[in-house]
Amino acid sequence: MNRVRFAPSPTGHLHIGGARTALFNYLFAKKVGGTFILRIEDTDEDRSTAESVKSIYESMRWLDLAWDEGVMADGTEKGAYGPYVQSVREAQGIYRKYADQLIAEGKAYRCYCTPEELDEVRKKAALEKRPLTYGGRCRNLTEEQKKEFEAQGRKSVVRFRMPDAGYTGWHDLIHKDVKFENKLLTDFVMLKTSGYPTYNFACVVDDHLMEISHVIRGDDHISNTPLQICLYKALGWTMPEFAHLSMILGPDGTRLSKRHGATSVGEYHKQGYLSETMKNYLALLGWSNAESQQIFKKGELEEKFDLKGCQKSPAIFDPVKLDWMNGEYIRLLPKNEMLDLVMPYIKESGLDTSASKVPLIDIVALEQEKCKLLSELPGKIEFFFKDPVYNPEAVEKTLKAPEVPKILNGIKEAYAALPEFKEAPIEAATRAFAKANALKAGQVFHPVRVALSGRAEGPTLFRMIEYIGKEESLKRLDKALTLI
RNA sequence: GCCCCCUUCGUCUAGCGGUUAGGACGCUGCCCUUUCAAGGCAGAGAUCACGGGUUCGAAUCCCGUAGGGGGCGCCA
Repeated sequence: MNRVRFAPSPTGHLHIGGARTALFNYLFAKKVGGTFILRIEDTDEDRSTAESVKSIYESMRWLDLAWDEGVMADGTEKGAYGPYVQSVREAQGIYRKYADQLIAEGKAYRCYCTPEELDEVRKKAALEKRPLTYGGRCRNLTEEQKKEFEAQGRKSVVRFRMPDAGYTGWHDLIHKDVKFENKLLTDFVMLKTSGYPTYNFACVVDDHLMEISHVIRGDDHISNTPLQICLYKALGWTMPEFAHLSMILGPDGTRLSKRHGATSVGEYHKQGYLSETMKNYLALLGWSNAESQQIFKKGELEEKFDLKGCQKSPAIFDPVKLDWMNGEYIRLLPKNEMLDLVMPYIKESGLDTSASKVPLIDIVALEQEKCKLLSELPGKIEFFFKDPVYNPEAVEKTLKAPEVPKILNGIKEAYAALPEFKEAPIEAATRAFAKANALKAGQVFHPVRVALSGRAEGPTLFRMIEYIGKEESLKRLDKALTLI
């Protein structure tokens, strides 16, 4: 049975990198018919917050990355391997039990070093230009020594006793064979003085207990993997397969961070990206199929995803390509879905569309194909609902020509005389006017557009005029004449 | 400093010993067009990081070097 997990630590919003990891785990599970598990790794007592958990759930839901096991949005747990929150598991003594077992077997030991003392060890190691391996100062304490430390009021952590010689390696599903020399690895902390487990320990215990078959995570965890493998061996457990995903970097080639703009999934949502875009784009960051396919229809990624297509080298996040892709997805949207999705942005813009006689869905559809972001739409259609803001450049360029007053007056008369103010008759009347006055079509169209909308670019002209309406159009033509 | 990982157009990538090194974003030009987009077509853009091997033949295999990234916490 294939079981994978996404195990975020709730110390902030879901980031792009985390979302990509979650997505790849999800896609892998879908592809092989496995189980996708969400586990909350809140063993950082200082930084974990309930709001972060909530925010992560929200982002996962927005991205439609449904998990089969774990804590559900309503707070209940689903699955037979729970609890799925590490702080809850800690309270049940799960980690302590295995730590005690390893201590009893001599594979782990209590260490009484203070943070200050460890600092000295690190400084010394740096000074002597040798790797920091902690050195196992407390590895072989006698009972008397332990009692003395305890009498001094020292607190202890539990450290894992690393093998002194040999190598620890594995066959990574993405990186192939990776190995580390044991003597260079440190006796890492398993339990903190607080009794809480550290990441490396909790992760192994839970992955084993939850019967995780494939650990798919960022390659910033490669150096943790040998430590974890040693733990699997010490506990006599079979280890899962490992697949380490390459990192996502910012446009300048450094690790993606706030300096590069939006980094959390929630921010992209707010800016007007579709969740389908995010999934598709993120999937292509470090993964591809043999056809270099760019756009994937709903459900297609789930079918085509394969760890074999994963890239070893880091990928730079390209906001320009993201925008292109979002435009592609927006154009694919049915009119009604577009309206639903863009509604929150219209509301937020403060645009009052209630007085319009034309259904909003039709006006939105007029500019849908031109949006790269949902948030751009309100600005594109606002002149339908309120007085146009005349763009000075457009006014200068197209309304200042000598023949314009004559044109706008003539068009006004022509429109006033129209019995039916619809796209086709408006176009006919406009073209007839141009012809009658020996003007090129464009010579008339452009000033009319600017006069009615205030700008040089916009929707298809005669439909636009129809939607503005007869009365309002005549009013705006008058207004425009005063600007010349 | 030590350890590990990585290296094909500006960017995301295909490639798995013999290709005119393919696609996508972006860029340039043309077409379409009332505008802006979209779309169509064409084009520029990669001596496959560099240096050695192996081989009849290397982007593809091996070894070095350089550059980039990650890790070296009682953070995950």
